[in-house]
Amino acid sequence: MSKCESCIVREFNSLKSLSREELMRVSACKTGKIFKKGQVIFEEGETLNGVYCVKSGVCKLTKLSENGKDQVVKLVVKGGLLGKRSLVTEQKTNLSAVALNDMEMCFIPKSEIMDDLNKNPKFTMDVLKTMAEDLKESDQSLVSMAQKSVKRRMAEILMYIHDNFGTDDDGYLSIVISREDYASIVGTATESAIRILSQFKKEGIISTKGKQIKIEDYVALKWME
Amino acid sequence: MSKCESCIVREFNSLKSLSREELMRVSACKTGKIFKKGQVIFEEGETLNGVYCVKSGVCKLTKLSENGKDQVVKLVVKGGLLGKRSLVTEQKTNLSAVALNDMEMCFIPKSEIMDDLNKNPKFTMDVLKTMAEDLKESDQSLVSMAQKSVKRRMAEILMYIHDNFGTDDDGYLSIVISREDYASIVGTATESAIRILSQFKKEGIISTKGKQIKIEDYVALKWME
DNA sequence: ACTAAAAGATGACAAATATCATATTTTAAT
DNA sequence: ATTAAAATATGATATTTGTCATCTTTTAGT
Repeated sequence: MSKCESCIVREFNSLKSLSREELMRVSACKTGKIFKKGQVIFEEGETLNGVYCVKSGVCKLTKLSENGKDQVVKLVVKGGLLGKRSLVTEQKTNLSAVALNDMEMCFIPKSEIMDDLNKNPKFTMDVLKTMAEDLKESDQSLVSMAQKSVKRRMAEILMYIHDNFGTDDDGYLSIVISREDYASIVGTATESAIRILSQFKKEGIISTKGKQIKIEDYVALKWME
Repeated sequence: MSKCESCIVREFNSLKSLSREELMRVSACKTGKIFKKGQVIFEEGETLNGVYCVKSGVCKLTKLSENGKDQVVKLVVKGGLLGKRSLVTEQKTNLSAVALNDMEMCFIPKSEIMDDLNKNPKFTMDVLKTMAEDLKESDQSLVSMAQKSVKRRMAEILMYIHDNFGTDDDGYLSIVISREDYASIVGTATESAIRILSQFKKEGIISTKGKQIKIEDYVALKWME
């Protein structure tokens, strides 16, 4: 297993603010974990005793609603840190994490990283900034949910995935998820999600190959009422 | 104007983590501000050059949606700190703040408090914890918006206000806001908000006196489908 | 106290979305 | 390669919510 000091993923998250010495200490105690597609990384209400650093793959953070449906709150890819909030507040996690495809992760025990959080102000500030950014995003999503149509939200998530996670060589969105997941992200019934994607396809705004989606007309998504 | 060191409000927010010396320094440079009901404290996109500490009154934090409607993201009362996120990220504010009734606030310039944020780990950790809590709440709201009916959300906001901000001696919710604001909180049309509150009234779940609302049957709200 | 303006209330109708049923296609396991 | 299970697709219909119009009540300013 590679060392944190030389791990490129770290550049994408708060761990970049740790000193060389701190990183070596973290590296020494971290453990590598592999999760298969569909596997649960942790579940709402669990006590986490560390954080996960995503090396490859994608996972969804979800929260169970009282109606029994899961709502996707955030998608996390390479560089993401899972369990930050629980680490900071020392509460049980309020979200579940499920792998959307095969994932490689590093697990860093709480005991080790907690010290850094308390003693390295640069690290703390960086975690704080990330959290502030998460909050901004969450508020933004809240407004979308409250004020925009399902169609508009679907257009936005397609653009979001396109802009943040990119496409493969053929132009297909590099994150491939089920219609059910799309429904769970935009907060609608699976049938409605399917219907809207079908409609986009008919209108030539997207095209599909199996579960893969390619955006054919980004501008149409952008200007969709 | 009273001094921060002896201000009771501070106990409710992160300022409690400042040392006596730091507090005195903050106290020396803070300015008192009064806002009248309806007055804008700051607007989305503004550069804030400090944070506001709420001494009395209530304000709403809102975000403008593309459809032209404001969405209330959070209600802030005594002890709340406005502008935390902007302080941390050094970005323009992503929310607007509007007084819902007459408010007394203290304004603390960024220059002064920024130092503490960088140098007092206890303070930084406290701000971080508050932010983590805000994030949890925001995610929670997101799920409500996405998965629950307008009626259910209305029931929840009534309970939320009851539980978090309390009632006056006659049992009326101590926060008094317009139906339009209720609509903007639950993310619906004003008419729908009015209709639902009327329905609650008919069913004896709430009673009203002018704009004041009293919860008559908390359990009914709790179990509302 | 009077009056204009704002807020609240309600009906009628339109639009968006959910639900249920069922058919088809794709995926994954043997 | 075959087949069962899962995912996708689509129609019919019900439910929820939004919009527009109009009326009544409350609030705030002179």
